[in-house]
Amino acid sequence: MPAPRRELLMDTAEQLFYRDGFHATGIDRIQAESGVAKTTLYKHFASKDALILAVLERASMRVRSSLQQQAQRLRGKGLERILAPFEDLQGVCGEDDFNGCLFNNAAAEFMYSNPPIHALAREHMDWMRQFLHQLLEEEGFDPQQAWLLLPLYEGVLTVARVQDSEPAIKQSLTAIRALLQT
Amino acid sequence: MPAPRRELLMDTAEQLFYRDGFHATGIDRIQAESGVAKTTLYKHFASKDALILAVLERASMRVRSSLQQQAQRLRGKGLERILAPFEDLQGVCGEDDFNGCLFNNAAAEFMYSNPPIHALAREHMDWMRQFLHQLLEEEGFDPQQAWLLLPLYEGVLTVARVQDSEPAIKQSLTAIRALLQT
DNA sequence: GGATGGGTGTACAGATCTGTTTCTTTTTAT
DNA sequence: ATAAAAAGAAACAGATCTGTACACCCATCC
Repeated sequence: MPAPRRELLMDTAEQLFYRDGFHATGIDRIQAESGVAKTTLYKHFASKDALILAVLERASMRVRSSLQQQAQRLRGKGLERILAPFEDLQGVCGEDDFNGCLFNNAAAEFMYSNPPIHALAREHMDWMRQFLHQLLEEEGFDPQQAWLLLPLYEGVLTVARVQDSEPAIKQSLTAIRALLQT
Repeated sequence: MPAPRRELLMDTAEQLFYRDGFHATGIDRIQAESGVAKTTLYKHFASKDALILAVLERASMRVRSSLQQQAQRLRGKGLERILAPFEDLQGVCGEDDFNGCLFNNAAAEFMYSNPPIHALAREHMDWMRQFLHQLLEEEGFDPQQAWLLLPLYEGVLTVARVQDSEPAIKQSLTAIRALLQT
């Protein structure tokens, strides 16, 4: 099996886009870091924008299937099933090169300058909210609470960039417990 | 009173940095939009980094004094005093060129590439958390809830970039009410 | 045993970005 | 009124960025 150039490019690009940002990461850097020739990059992706879109789309699908798998495992477990994504935040925030939520970072950088990219970020968040909505519904909680859980989830990722994530996660977990069990 | 060039530059820069991002906003654009000559810009600010720092510092002070003034007005009003900053989010999220939280955007773009800017964003968040901590304490609530309120506040700003802010704010307000009144 | 397709390497075009230089003009203070 | 300070205009240096052109390598397949 030959080295899958396309995947390697997307891996490198995703890491750099996430860590350093989209505008700050040049094509040359992705080329140098991945070791793939620039010609090859432009044979696989029509432009930097196309690469960004491909990276975000793949990342979104990865997150979705991971969350869905976990939700599958915890089906019927009530509160535990709702809390699971928040418990995972501990690990996410502790990762090397952690830099918040990739989709929020993309939304911020391309809010008004690149509608397709911004739309992709919005779609990811939409999916997240609907996912939480369904989870809450299936476990017998008020599904409208998805409108609280989503900001809280994103807020923890956001605050953990500049502060200790541990107390934020801890307070969020106990708050969710208190709110849903009434 | 002559047009204060320095303030005009910072006004223009802040608007562009906020709307389009820091890396995406060039000096030339700030120059053109403000009408101030580039020579003058570099007479007031040693570099783009220095301009960014000045803009963030000024914005942080503006936010702080605004929140403190409001807190002063609502002294002793209990829950209402805690909720006030969250109620203001309605207006903030509806503004033209709204793009989340300026300090989080800065933290994301400069997380690993520019420690001074990242530190300034961290200091702003630190202040916010301590401010909420003090508010909670003064009104007789558990001050540790600041570790919940801060992510929630930032999360609403973050989610409102790609979704309707109204239900997020509404759910947050009722959640805070429910959590603190126990 | 060539043709084909994917990959490499390098140089380059053209745009843009930060920051500087030089010179002129306007404003302000004494 | 005149000196000094502030601002303006425009060109430019040097770096970097996206994207392309061109020549070459090398495996696989027919």
